[in-house]
Amino acid sequence: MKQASILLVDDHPMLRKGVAQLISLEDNLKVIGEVSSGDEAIAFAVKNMPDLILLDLNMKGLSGTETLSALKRANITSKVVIFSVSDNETDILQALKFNADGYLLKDSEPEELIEKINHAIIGEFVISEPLTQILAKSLRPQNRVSVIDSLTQREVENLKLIASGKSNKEIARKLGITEATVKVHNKNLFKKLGLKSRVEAAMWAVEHKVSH
Amino acid sequence: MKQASILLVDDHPMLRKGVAQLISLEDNLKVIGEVSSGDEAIAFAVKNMPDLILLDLNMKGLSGTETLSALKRANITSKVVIFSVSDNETDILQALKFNADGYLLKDSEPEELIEKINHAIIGEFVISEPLTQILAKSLRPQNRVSVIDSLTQREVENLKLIASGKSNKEIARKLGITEATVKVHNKNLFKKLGLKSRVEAAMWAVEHKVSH
DNA sequence: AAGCAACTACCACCAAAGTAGTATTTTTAT
DNA sequence: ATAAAAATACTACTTTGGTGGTAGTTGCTT
Repeated sequence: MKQASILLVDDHPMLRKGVAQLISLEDNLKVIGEVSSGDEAIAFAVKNMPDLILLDLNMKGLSGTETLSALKRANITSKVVIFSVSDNETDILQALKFNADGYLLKDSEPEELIEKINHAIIGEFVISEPLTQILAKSLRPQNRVSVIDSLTQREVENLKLIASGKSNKEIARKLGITEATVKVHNKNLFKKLGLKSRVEAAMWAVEHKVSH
Repeated sequence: MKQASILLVDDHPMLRKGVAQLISLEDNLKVIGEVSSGDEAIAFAVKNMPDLILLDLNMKGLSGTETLSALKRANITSKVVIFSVSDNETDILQALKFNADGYLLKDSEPEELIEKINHAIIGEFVISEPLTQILAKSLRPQNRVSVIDSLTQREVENLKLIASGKSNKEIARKLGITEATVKVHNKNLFKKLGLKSRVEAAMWAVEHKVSH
């Protein structure tokens, strides 16, 4: 029977042993390597091309994210699943940005871990249960408390239209006012938001998710 | 013992019955209402304020999303969990945008459903297992194959600087070339990307994640 | 060697954007 | 009822942006 090969990357030997032990109980999985740093991980991976790499985030030397990024840049087909204690939002988002194939928490139940590992090997993206909320949250519209409230309706309208690439003339036509008035609104909203140009305004709108 | 109250919103009576039956097996949950449209859902919710609303997406009349949006706009404390057959990405994203408290698939296992419902009631965001991948995917950087490859180095540089709000003069200074040359690059890149102005260029850069 | 793409530059022109100041009307808040 | 804020408009002016055409230089490809 074909076994899936796994590389463990973590600078805590005890933890590696624990995970290795757990995996050894499964006869379709096999730990073919254990390393304690990002550099070793990369070296091992290019040589042995494991099916899956379980990668700790917090390591001395190359950070987990850097390692992930390096692995993904190299021509490596191994799935790389982050295995971390951190449920920190930016860590997760970073990992995602670098195309991790999963993000599992170290305090997962053993059965869950094994199950998710199996899923990851067949190409599914896996993530620990408690993190789904964080993922979801980061997709949500920002809680707006901000300076946007200092803008008048018309100014917000103008801002949105600027961000949609409209010229002053087009905005004027759309709002049924003169171009002169549009300019007034622009000037005021630029001042309120501390912007120098409509391009900056457009970018501001994007950042603050103000758009049609 | 305190029971959590649930409102079912779905235009298929049979399905409602099935879910109601399932829920009735749990003694900490209680279905206090079943309705078949968004309007009824809103009316019921404001009057009886259930702890949880299970909301179908595909309904006649008010769509699920509209209902969700209306519920969230009203001063309603009920958790609203989408209960749908659709694993369509845009549906999920839309629901998220309107701050749904969860998104469950109708073909979930009964036990999973009950478990997730319980989690949702205590305020956790819940989502059916198979959808985590979709969530994750939508957070990832876009697969770039695109037109950006048709741009020259200089054009890309210009584009990035435009997107950072720089004027032509500033770009010229930064790149050590004349403003005239900057304009040439702009003109060419606008043409290649089919853009009318630097604002559109900035927005294009955002969409295609081309930035410094 | 000829050809091509990229980068540079300049000119001339016109359109668009932005600034300042003044002023009227409408809406909103006190 | 009165004051303040918002929306509208205009003039006049300066700066910035965008288009068209021409052209020289470099480096790579065939």
